[in-house]
Amino acid sequence: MNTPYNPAEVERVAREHWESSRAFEVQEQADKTKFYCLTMFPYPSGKLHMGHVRVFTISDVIARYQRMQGLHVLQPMGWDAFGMPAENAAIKRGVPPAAWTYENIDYMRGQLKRLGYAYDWTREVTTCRPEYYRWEQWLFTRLFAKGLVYRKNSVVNWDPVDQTVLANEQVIDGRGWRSDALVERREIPQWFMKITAYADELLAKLDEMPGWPDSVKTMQRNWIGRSEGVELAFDVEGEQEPLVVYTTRPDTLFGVTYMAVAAEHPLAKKAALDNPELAAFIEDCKKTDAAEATLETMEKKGMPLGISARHPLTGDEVPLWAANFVLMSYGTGAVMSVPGHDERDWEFARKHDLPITQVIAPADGSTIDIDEAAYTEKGVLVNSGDYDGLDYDQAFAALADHFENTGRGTRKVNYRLRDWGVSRQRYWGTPIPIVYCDDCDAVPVPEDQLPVVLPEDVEFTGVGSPLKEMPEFYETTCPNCGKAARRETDTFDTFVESSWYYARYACPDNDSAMLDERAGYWLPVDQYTGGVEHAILHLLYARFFQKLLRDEGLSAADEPFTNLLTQGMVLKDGAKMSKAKGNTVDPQALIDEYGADTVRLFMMFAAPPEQALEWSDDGVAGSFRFLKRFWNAVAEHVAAGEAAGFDPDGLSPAQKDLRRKTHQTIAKISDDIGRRQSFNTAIAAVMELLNAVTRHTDDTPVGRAVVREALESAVLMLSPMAPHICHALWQMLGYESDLIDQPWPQVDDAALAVDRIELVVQVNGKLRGRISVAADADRDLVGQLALDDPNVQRFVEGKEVRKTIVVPGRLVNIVV
RNA sequence: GCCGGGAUGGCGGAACUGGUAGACGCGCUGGAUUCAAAAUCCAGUUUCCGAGAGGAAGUGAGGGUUCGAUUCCCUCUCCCGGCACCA
Repeated sequence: MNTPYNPAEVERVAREHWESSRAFEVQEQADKTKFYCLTMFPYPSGKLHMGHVRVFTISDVIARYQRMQGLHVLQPMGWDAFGMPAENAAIKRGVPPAAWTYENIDYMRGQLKRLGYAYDWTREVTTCRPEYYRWEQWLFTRLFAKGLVYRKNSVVNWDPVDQTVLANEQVIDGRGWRSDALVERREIPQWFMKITAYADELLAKLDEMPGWPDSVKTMQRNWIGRSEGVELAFDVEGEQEPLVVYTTRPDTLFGVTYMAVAAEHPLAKKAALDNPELAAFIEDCKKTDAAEATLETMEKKGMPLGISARHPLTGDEVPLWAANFVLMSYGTGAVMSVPGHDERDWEFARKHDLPITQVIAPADGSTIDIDEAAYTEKGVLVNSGDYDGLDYDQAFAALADHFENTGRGTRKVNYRLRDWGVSRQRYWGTPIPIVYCDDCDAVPVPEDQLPVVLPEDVEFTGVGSPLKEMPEFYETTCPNCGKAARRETDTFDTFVESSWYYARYACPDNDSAMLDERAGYWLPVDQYTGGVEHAILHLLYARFFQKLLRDEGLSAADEPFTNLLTQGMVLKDGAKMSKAKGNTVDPQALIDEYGADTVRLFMMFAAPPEQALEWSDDGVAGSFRFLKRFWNAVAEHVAAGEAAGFDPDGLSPAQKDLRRKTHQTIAKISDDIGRRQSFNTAIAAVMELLNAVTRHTDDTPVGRAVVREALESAVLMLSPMAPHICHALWQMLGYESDLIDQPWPQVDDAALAVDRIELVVQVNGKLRGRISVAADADRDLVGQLALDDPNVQRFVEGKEVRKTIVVPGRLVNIVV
C-alpha cells in the first residue's frame, strides 16, 4: 500500500525544509536579473481573511514561477500597522492600540508561514515602528523646505455631540455612528502635500505604463482630470473684487443666465447678514458630510443672494445664487451657469424659474428644443453676437483672446486632482513633525531630533486624540528660537506609510538613511498585486511618492510598479465577505481541515484573479480530491518500479498522444501563467493532463516512461500553486534536488506535430458536420471534402453555393 | 450623480486575435465496489422536440455590422468597486 496523502505532515516537512535552508532570503546580486514581486501589505486586523489568502497566493504563484524561470526573486512582507481599527479596539476592549496591533501581527505572521508563502522574512517592515516612520517624518521636513507641503483650512466631518472629527466611514446617513447626531462640515487648518505639482507627470507617465490594466489607467486619468479652459472675471455690484469663475465651455458664455456660489462663499456670507432666510439656508448647507458622493446625489438646493454680477460681454445683469452643490474648496467656489447647455444647470433653472437660452446649435443643422433638455454637445454658436457661426474651437480661441487682451480673463489648465490633505485628528498614526511657535509659526522638527515618537502607553477614551491630553508629548521648545512651543498633535493619513513601504523593503535595517543603494538594485517593483479598490488613491499616492523619492535623489526610478495586477474580491452568497454581513469563512479552519495547498489551489482555480471569486465549500473539497488523485497517481507510478527511457520517434500512437498532451499542456500553462496570469485555466490544464494519464493504461516500460514525463511536468507546473505537495512528490519521484530551483519544463515542438486535423463544417454559419483532413491539405481540397459530407449535402442540395470560407486549422463555412 | 468593471448551464467558470458556446471543477443522476455507509472508480448531465440519426432555441434586454458575434458598435436594465478621513 502507498502512503496516503497527509497534508499536515507533507506541509510541515516542506515548511521546515524551506526555513532551515533559508530558501527565500535574498541579497543583491548584480550579475543576476532581479524580479521584485510584491503584494499590497495587510492591515493587521486580527486574523487573515479570504481576501488576504487570495492576493498573497496570486503573488506567491508569480514569485515561484519567476524563480523557476531563473530570476532572482524578492518577495517581502510587512504590516500597514497604523489605522482606525486599532483605536476602535482600544475603545471597545480597553487594549492600547499598540499592544493590540503587535499581537495581531504575531498571529497573522504565523498564519502566513503556515500558508507556505515564499517571503524573505528578514526584510519585514512594520509601519508603526519609529525606525520606519522616522523616515517619512524626515521626508516631510525635506518637502517642507522645498515648499511641497503647506497648511490651509480644509473641511472635515464634525460630530457636534462627541466633539470629534469623523471619518467618512463613521458617518451613516449623515449622522455620527456613535452619537447619531447630524454631522456638520467644519473647516480646520490641515497639512497638504502638493501632489498637483506632479499632476502633469502623473498623467503623462500613464501612457508609458503598458504593464498596468487600461481600466486603472483610465480611472487615474479621469481622477487627475486635466482640462483646458478659461478663467474669467465677472464684476459684482457693490464689490471691489470681481467674481472669478473657471469654465471649459467659454463658447457657451452668452448663455449664462445666473451664477452659483458656495454657501461658505464670502459673497453669500455677506448677503446673509441682512437676510435671515439666506443665513438659515447657509447654516442648513453645512449640515451634510464632506463626501463627494453625498454632495452629488443630494437634492440640489439654492437661494438668491439678491445681488447681481455683470455679464462681461453683454453687460446684462446676472443674478447670483448660493447653491449647496458648489463647494468652497473646489476651484474658486463659484460657477457660471449655462442652463441651456449643462444638465445640472438646466434642472436648477427649471426648479427656480430662471431663464434658459440657447446659444449652441447642433453642427449638423438639426433642431433641438432647449425647453425639453439641455443640449450639452459641442456645436455652432447662435445668439452670441459677433461670435455667431463659430464652432467650439474657433469660439474658444476668439473668446480666450478677447479676455486675455482686455485683461478680464486668461487661458488656464485645470486639474480635478486636489492637493493631498495628510492631517488626521487621530492618535494611532505617525506624528506630524511640526512645532508651533508664537514667533516662528510652524517649524519642522530638525533631523537630529527625529523621530517624533508616538507614545504607545496611553489612556484611550474615544473622544478626540489622547495626544491632545498629553502635555508631556505636546509641550516642547521651538527648534528655531528655543521659546516654549507646542507640538502638532495631528498624525499622518495612513496612506502616507503605504506610499513608500515598497522601497523600504530594499533596506529595512538602514538607520542612517531612508533608502540606500540596495533600493537601486530592487526598484522598481516588477509585479505588484492588490485589490482593485486601491486603483486610484493608494496607487496614485505611491506613484507621487516615487517621484518625491526620485527628486530627493533616493531612487532613480520614475514609477514604482512596472506591472500591476488588481485582484477581485472574495464573495459568499454574492456579497463581499465581511463581519457585518456575517458571511465570513475563516481560512484557518480550512487550512486545518485540508491543508494550505488545497486552500491555495482552490483560490487560484475558482476564478480568474481579476474577477470576483464566489466562495464554495464544495469547491474546496473538490480541490482536495484532485490533490489526493495527483498524489496517488504519482505514488502508483513510482511503486510500479523504474521507467525506461524512450525514443520519441518510436512511440505507439497512444504514447504519442499522451506525449503530445504533455507538451501541449506545458505550452498552455507557460502562457497561462507567464503571459496571461490566467491561473484558473492553468490548473484546469494540469487536471486535464492528469485525466489523460489516468486513461493511459499502457504498462510497458516505454509507456510508463511517457507517463513519467507527464507526471514530472505536472509536479513542476503545479508547484507554484501547491508547493508543499509538489515538494514531496518531487522527492517521491526520486529527486534529491530542491523543487523550488528546478527550471520550468520546456516544450518539445516535435512532440506537438500532428498528421491529421479535424475541421468543422458550417452551412450559413450553422454547424453541419466535421471532416478529418491531412494537416497540410490545401483550401480547394478542404472545401471539396466539406461539400462531400453527407449531412452538409442535405443543407446544400438544390441551392447555389455563393461562397466558401476556409479558416485554416479551424473551419469551413459554405454560404448558400 | 460621476468614473471604472461585470452579467454565459442547477453552481464557479472556459471559449486568448470575430471562427465548434459550455473546457476544467462542483452539484446532480445512473452504475461498479461494500453486509451497509463513507471514500474511491466508471458513465451521463444547456433547454426543448425526436426511439435514433438529427433538428430548433440559447451567452442580462433590445437593435446594428458581418458569411459568421459571448467577442465589435448603439440604446437600456441590474449588480460590484471607487469618489479624496475605511484600508
